Amino acid sequence: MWIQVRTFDGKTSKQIDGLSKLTKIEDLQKKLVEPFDAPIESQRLFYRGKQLVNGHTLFDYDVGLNNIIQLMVRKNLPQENKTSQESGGKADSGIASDGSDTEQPTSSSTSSAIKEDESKPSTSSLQGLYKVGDIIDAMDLSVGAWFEAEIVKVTEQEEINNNQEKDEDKEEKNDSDGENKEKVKNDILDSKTASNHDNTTTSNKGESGDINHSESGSANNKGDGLVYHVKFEDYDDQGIVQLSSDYLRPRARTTLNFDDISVGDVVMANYNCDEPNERGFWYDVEVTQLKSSRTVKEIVGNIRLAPGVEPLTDCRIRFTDEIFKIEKHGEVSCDPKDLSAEGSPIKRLTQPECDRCKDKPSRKCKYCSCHQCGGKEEPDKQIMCDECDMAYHIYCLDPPLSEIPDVEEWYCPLCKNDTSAVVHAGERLKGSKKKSKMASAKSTSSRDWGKGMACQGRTKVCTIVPPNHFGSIPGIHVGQMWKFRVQVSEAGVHRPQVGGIHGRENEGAFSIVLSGAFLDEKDNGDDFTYTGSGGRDLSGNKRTAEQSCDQKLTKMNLALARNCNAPLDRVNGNEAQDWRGGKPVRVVRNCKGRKHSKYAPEEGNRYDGIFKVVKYWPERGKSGFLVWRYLLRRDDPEAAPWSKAGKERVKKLGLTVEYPEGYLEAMAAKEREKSNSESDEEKEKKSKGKRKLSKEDSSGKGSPSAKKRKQAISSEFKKQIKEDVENTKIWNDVIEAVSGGEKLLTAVEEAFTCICCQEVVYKPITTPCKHNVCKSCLQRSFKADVHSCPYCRHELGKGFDMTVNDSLSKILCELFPGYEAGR
DNA sequence: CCGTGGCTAGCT
DNA sequence: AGCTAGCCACGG
Repeated sequence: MWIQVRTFDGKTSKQIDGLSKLTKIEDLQKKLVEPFDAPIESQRLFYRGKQLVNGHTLFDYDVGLNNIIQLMVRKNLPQENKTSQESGGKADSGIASDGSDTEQPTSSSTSSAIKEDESKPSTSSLQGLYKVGDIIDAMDLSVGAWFEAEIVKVTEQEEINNNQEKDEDKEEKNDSDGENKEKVKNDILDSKTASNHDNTTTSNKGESGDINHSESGSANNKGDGLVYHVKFEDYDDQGIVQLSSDYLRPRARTTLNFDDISVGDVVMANYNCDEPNERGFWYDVEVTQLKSSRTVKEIVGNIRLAPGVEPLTDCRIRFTDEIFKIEKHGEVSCDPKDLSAEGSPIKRLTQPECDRCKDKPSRKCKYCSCHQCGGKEEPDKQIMCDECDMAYHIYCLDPPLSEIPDVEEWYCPLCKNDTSAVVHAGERLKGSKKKSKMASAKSTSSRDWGKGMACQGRTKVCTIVPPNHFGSIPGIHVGQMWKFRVQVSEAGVHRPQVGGIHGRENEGAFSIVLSGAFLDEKDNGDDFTYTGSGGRDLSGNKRTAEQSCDQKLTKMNLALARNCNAPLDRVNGNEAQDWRGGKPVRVVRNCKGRKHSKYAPEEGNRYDGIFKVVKYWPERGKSGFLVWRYLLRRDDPEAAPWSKAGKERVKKLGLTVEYPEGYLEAMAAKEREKSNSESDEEKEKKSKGKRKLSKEDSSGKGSPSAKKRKQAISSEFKKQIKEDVENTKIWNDVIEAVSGGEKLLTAVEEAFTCICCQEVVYKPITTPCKHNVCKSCLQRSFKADVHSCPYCRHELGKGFDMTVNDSLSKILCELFPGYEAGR
């Protein structure tokens, strides 16, 4: 298996090969040291809002093929000015420090001045930049974002033993069994805030704050030298975080007009690192670009993240009318009294706590409110499950409770039964019920798995047609090929990853795969016999077995029989008079059938088009047991891949076996690995053998390591293109792209994507300015009284003649059969 | 090389 | 939730 690892700033992304599902996090980290130049201690890995913790496997975190793991590399914080003299000297000599004043609320001169004052013993009341009760903004060091907070205490030194930590110590000592579990939980909560993935658990700020504090202890010792104990607003938790004045500043109160912002300014804006289109946290942003038109205002900038983390560059700020000025200490008041005189301080909007209901009070939500009724009323009568964190009205429970029970831990009905899933120290992350039932969890076998494609699971789902769709799939060509069954499933051609027939008992069969399992089947290309499934005893965790009983006309066998255009006969089968009238079946041939059929593809799986069931009947198979047989016959307008016309078409469209994304790279890496680990002698032997092999490769037959061959455009197709006189230039670009190695279909899709609907232009109108738009899209524009080209705003005029470009339309319909479906 | 068994995702 | 279906790679 391979995955992608991306740095937090999105700048570097690397494919990591040679993983299995059982690869441990620590082993993954080892593989990251070199490519990211990041020692293990500096790595923090996140996936789906969870921090990946040593001891667990990729499978535990549901990391799948080609998924993206985020890597945060913690750099050492830059060395601080060691003495106040040094910083004072700098200020005196008038040399500006690197950091501009706007980003650091404390200018170095003030801070040194205060330090000097302080050096005289003055313990009674600490004189710092802020005082207890001040309303400020404070940074959560794990995220680098600013949150509304209040100062509750000021001390000279960090207080190591605050109550919370004491409590935790106790817990850990008393409950050694729960220790690890708790640790994992804490880590995850921490990462949730840190990676900004989590939308709901903001209430755990206290805990994460503690961790921040311990992680960045050194960062706390600068600023004005005092330690501020800060309570974040909006957090139910009583967690107090200790911060230096560097991470505090007066509460933001001035919203900036777009016109008052210029490039180079540092302002505070809302941004969501994971979902840039969603609301997120409040960060400092260095504005790098401003775009303004009548309709759009765009701000692009570099987001400053946690200390020591590289900023995120070129981020588009979505909420451009909520830009705040960064207030400097001393220029404005932090006193709550003054602030209330100014009018209540502006409350900034952050991400809604609940992503499902967006915190709308009127909306019922079973995820942030009562999991039973969804109601938000009477929060004081809601009790939270200590396992799943879902809330329940005490009166919604069965049986209802009259009051909140006075117990240490409470589990909801859904979690309570499931004691088997409770995590014990050092065990799996979360005993998901499904996983606990899987063989790997129970059996003692230590079999590694997940390196290959057998058990990967899909990475995409076909949504252009429903799963019970009969007939061809828009955009899928006869002759299209995939290396693995899982890809055939992703394409929507044959959805089960395993299993020969896809269908429903009452509806019929949608697709089948011929994989040559039955030797007594006949394959003549345009028609073939097919055998039903079942009749095997698969007990004892077997995958396949000799036939040991009769097949029945149920399930998939029944489904396929229903495709036949004849009344159902469950005993004798039946034959269609008008066979073409039956329901269409998509047929895929697998290369395994090659032993017995010359129509099977050489490699992988090939879509051969639509077939119909001519007849079906029960028969004694080779095994002596009853099997159901089906006769299928081809009924597809597109030429069969083995016919002359079909072969030409395959060539023209450049159809070759498709591999999963990253597969070829992973295979190449594997090869390299192999040859590296071999001794020189062996290497030489192998390379001799390989040289031979590679000759075969270059002669063409789709070996995975073979390079993509350049595709020639057939003269017939060139002729067709020529007819589309209005788009000569675009077609020339396409030809160039194809000769540069791009696939024809991809190139055409790119060149003829409608700017309005972002799909291949349907019923294309070619404008005088030589742009192509869907007729319906252009009509919509005209309806809205906009009579210009959607691309370039060239005025077309109200009476513009919308004649479809037939030559182009014809070509596109041929290249993308069925693409008009649903338009 | 080939028997065996890890899995996923479909339907029921 | 359980059953079904091979896929395809692990490992002897």
